[in-house]
Amino acid sequence: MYYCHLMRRDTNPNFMNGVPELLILRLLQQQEMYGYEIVQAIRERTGSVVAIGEGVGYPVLHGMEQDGALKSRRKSVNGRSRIYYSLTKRGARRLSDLAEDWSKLTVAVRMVLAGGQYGEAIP
Amino acid sequence: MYYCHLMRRDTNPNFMNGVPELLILRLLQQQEMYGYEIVQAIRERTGSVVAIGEGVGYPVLHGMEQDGALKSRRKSVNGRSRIYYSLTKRGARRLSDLAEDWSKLTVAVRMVLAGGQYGEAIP
DNA sequence: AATAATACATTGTGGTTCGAGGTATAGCAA
DNA sequence: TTGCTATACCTCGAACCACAATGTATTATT
Repeated sequence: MYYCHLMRRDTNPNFMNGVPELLILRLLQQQEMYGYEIVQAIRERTGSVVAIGEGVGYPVLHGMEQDGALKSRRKSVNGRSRIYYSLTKRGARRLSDLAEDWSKLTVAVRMVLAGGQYGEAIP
Repeated sequence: MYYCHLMRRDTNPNFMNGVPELLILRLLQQQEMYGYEIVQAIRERTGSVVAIGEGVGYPVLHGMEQDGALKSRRKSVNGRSRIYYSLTKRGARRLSDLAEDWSKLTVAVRMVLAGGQYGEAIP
């Protein structure tokens, strides 16, 4: 088996830790969705800047359901079996926590990138 | 050996992948610094929102030096031996790449959080 | 009949953060 | 002296997570 170590990872930038979970929670807050749909929605809404694969999406969904952040129900549409997910109260709480963490982090990073100190006015 | 599995990770939010590298590169672009100083500077400038440990900082510095993004020189100050790092041309390139990735990602995430589509006007 | 799109899923790998240690010097206070 | 704190370097193992590759099966299209 040969691996190409020079192959560029032209998929997602290296800052993706936690981002799939955050985005999925946000989408499910707006409406009930199923896994395959979620993955595509993220690709579309971010202009392919964020393009998570199904190998990322499904484990995240399963994990969040096990944590009680999501609940699911089977539904047959056009003879296709889909698993629709929606937020629980705990999931909503998780979303607001993550969104706040994300917000704080981006402010903090922007400050360093701008060369200022946290708390200063944004130029 | 006992591990406390209930201990909360109240340090950094879960979005830290790649952030240490980005911040370190940016600080070193402004001025020559040494490892211990960098770790503290990040803590201060981000108001402890980002608080990377030395166990993160040093490996990142070593890795970037091996990649040719940083160069180092020893310096004795007050009888203390410090290793000062500064950016190479490759490091500057790496910084601008990462900064652009970060920028794109934050825009994309903000779009999903706001419920819009990439490319729409920001409300 | 063959291919693409839909829809679910698992597995192995690699990279990265993180905490917990370890070493050593300098400065200060009890 | 003794101890403590701050400085300054470092390593290691565990845990986590995104990612690609791969697999299965059904429906729609060509």
